[in-house]
Amino acid sequence: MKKAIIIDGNSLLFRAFYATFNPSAPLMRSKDGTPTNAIFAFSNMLARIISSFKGEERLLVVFDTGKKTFRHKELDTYKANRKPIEPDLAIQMPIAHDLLKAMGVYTYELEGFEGDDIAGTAAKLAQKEGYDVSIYTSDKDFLQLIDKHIKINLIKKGLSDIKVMDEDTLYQDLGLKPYQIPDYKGLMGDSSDNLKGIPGVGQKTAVKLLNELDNLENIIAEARNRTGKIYQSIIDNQESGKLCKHLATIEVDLPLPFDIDDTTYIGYNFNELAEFCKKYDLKTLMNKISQKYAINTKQEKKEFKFEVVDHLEKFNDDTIGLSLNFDEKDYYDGFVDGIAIALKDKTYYETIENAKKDTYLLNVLKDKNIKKDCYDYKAIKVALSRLGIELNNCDFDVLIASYIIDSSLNSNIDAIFNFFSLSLTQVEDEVSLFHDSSKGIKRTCEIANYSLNLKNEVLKQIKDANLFDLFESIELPLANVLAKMEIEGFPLNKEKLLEIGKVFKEKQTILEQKIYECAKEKFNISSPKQISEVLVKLGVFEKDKKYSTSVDVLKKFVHKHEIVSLVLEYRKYAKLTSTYIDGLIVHIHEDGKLHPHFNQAETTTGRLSSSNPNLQNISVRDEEGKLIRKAFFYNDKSYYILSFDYSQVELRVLAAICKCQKLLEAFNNDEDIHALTAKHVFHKENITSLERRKAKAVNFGIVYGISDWGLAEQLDIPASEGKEIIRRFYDTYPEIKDFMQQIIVNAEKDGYVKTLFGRIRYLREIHDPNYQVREFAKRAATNAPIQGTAADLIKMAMVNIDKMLTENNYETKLVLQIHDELIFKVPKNELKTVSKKIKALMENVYPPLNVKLKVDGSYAYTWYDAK
DNA sequence: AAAATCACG
DNA sequence: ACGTACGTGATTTTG
Repeated sequence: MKKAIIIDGNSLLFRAFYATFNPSAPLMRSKDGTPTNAIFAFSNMLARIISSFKGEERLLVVFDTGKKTFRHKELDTYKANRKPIEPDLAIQMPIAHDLLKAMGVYTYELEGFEGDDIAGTAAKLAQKEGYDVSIYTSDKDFLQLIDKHIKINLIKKGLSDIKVMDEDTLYQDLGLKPYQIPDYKGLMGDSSDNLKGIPGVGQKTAVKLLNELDNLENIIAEARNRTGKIYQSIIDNQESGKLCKHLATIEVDLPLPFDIDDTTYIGYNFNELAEFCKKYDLKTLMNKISQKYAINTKQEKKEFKFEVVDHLEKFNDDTIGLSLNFDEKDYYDGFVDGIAIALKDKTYYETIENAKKDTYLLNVLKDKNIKKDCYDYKAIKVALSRLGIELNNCDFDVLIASYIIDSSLNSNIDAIFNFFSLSLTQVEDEVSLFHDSSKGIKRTCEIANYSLNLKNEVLKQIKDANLFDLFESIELPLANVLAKMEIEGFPLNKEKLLEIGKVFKEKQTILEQKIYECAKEKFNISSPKQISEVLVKLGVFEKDKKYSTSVDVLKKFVHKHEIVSLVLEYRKYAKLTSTYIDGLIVHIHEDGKLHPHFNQAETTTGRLSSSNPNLQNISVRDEEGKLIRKAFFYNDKSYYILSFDYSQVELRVLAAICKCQKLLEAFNNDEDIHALTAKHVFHKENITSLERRKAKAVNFGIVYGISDWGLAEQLDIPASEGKEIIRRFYDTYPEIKDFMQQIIVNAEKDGYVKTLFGRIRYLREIHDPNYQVREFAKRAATNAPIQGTAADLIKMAMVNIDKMLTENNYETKLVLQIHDELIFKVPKNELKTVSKKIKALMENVYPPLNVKLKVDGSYAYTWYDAK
């Protein structure tokens, strides 16, 4: 089917600007100081869209003129509360028009109308002419345009976070049909357009009314026959409602001076676009946009210089850039094609076979006096280790540097080099990386060369942001520690695991049969949709109501029918077998071990994550699930599994950061912290176990940015009681309340928050016009310094412990990190001495910290028993 | 590819 | 009136 793409230019530029707007860092600018961040992000998005074209696509970008529209004439306060456009964005609007011209994209704007109206008219016209229409926007008003062949690509936070909306997804999300969107807005109003709507009607009520009565006019007519506050408000404010609906309605029959065929995308003028890129210092755009759409190409491409050699000649550089031609996702046991070494003036590439024989190169890699600059040192070290090649002394890692600068970046190699204004040669897919080796080799050489040459500039950026200590003393040494952990691995006994799994599978099968009997039919129990249908049939769920079938919800229905608890039990065993038996077994290597990845540049807060497999979420809370841990042990009984965990680090960190006297005192005296909170919140000396449980929930919840409703939900108590408990909590620990308020003020002012060690988390959504998004950012703002500081602390401990173990030539090895817990492989003869030292290093990881850190430890042959 | 679910801290 | 606890990864179903 013929395709037409329509882009809401204003909306996308707006998003592009804020997605790349970093309040603490200087805005991206061209040499002459013109801001270009929105252009950069906008052009990336366009390049992506154009690169996906197969030919003959129609492409239209619509704009608002910025002048008054017919809507202003009908309501003079229309959009009157909009903040004036950011000057740095306003400057970029005309530049965007130049960009589109250079890219050969058809644009249209019309005085008196908004981009919405042009897009709406063009979309309906295109559909009539037999096109499949995709509209890109972040404006939810557009949802009314959805039709059989019109889809809305809603752009969310980042520009790459797109949700495709059609009739079905709209109904799932809002419970409405497309034509009801204006009615919906008429009822609810829209604060961003300064439309009042009908006071008293919110989303829930609006959807309910529309489901019953279809449209605003019917609702107004019916309101006269009904009593109640809402209906009175509808009658009183019907004119406002009708006006809002009218204003929210997108015009779909403007006269357009062009045909859809006129918008066919033919291509861009290479020289014109190249000139544009040069003028605005957009280095990467030319590489991102598919060359097949270049017209009049007279490109003078600077070839990247590198040489394939069979051995390395002697050199005197004290630093080299380094990169491997391998599958970076499967670096533990994937194929390695070759290695690139970047020197000051030239980059060399050797096949891995040659490298293995190149004793000079091998010594260079091993040499602790030669610094290595690279992208993802850990992956390179692990991959080389498997080939028997030793690597030492990482001095700069582009991946980690980018993560330190902004932990919200996606850890995708192309995206990260783009972030530093460099683009890598693209290989079509992973297979061709090796088949089409010339491109793969070139790309690998680029990575080595760029890593070496980026160092000074990026380190300056890191120092300017006061992040150098964190980078140099924590993250870089940690990469080496993590590499060693991944190389070492963690044992998992296949036979034992299968033996445990057999029991789970038997129970699962029995439950499956029982459930079918209960339901009197066979169905897929793993399908939430089908479960829901069955529960409706059995009268557990009310018809026509939407339910989640998650544990929290199902738990509330166990008394209604025996099937509910059977389903819950089935789910438990299904999870255990799929994720922890079958899921783990495929990751066991020939050495009888798992070699999980410890991702160092993944989380926004500074924590690590684990994958392939994830060993940070092995069951422990459920007694049967915990049995899985019996399969983790060393066959050689001269080794123990030794585990140390920080007790309540996050609460201690919170107490330390906000200098909360009562809490600090309690922690320093080893008091029961939940009981203490309970005593204060419930105002009594002798508390019940229920009261302690409630206090524990608040203690936890507070770290997450608690709400009365959230606490109530968690504890299954009325919201009013949750509210009261929180009030009492803040009365008890007033410093915590002050801290929470202050951190949000900081986040609003700076656009970021910091941990005790300066790690930054940006919260760009803190000014988002959407209430939910904004509130979420506030909770994240209070949580990040706490979770992040705890992460910093354990990372420091890991580095110190590794140093102690290495310097003393202990055989003990760090093998796992689970956020507040470290797990070691320890030979019996070292157990006593090493345990003592590890515990001390963990507890005294950062002596200036004004709270006592408590560490508990235990050891056993199996992981199950070491707890 | 996204949503739903559930395992962990 | 709004909507609702932070941070992850793996598996399964579904559009």
